[in-house]
Amino acid sequence: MKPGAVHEFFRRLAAREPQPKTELVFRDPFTLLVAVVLSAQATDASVNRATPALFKAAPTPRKMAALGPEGIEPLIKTIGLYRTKAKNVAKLAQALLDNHGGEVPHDRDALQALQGVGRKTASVVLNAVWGDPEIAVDTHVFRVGNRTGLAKGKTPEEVERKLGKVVPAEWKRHAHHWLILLGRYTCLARKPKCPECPVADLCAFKGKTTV
DNA sequence: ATCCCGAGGG
DNA sequence: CCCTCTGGAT
Repeated sequence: MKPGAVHEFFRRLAAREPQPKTELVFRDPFTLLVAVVLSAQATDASVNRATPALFKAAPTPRKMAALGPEGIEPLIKTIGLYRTKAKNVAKLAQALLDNHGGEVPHDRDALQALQGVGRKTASVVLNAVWGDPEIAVDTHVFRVGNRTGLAKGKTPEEVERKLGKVVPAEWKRHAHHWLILLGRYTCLARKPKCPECPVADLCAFKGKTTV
């Protein structure tokens, strides 16, 4: 996709929903990090429903670690994968205490060393907390990037690197979420709704059937 | 490649 | 009822 088209692509997404309602609202790095870990393979709605109770009981790494997996589980039962996630979050909180003075590290490798934190989660946190230029690549962003021609790549790392180069700096804060929304509601995996897509005319896909 | 695991939608 | 879902670890 040509630079001019890329700019227009994001200009339209920005115009459609400047501040996405479904973005996670947490400011505090710790609660944001935990919320992002919990959101893996779960809908926004379940995370939003479950987290208030969890963060009331354990707003800090110290209290979260003290709660332990057994204490955390019942608070996040309505999220899928709750057993794994409770275990991860407890371990993660303990690691923050042991290795990072109870603070969320501003460092990709340190983040990814935490239990339950992979590349995508680390990128979301780096971007949301510190405004780093990372643009997280999940399944939606991967598909949209490849289909549209915005950022083609065989691996999420490649797609992320290309997005980092191509997305105008002014929009990096929200680019991840805009692409997710586009993928979730319009650029569907099985049957993309090209006729109602705001960037169809800029897209390389043109109603093909793969990727 | 497979498991985790409930919620929500078709 | 059957399928998918804003990953990560093994």
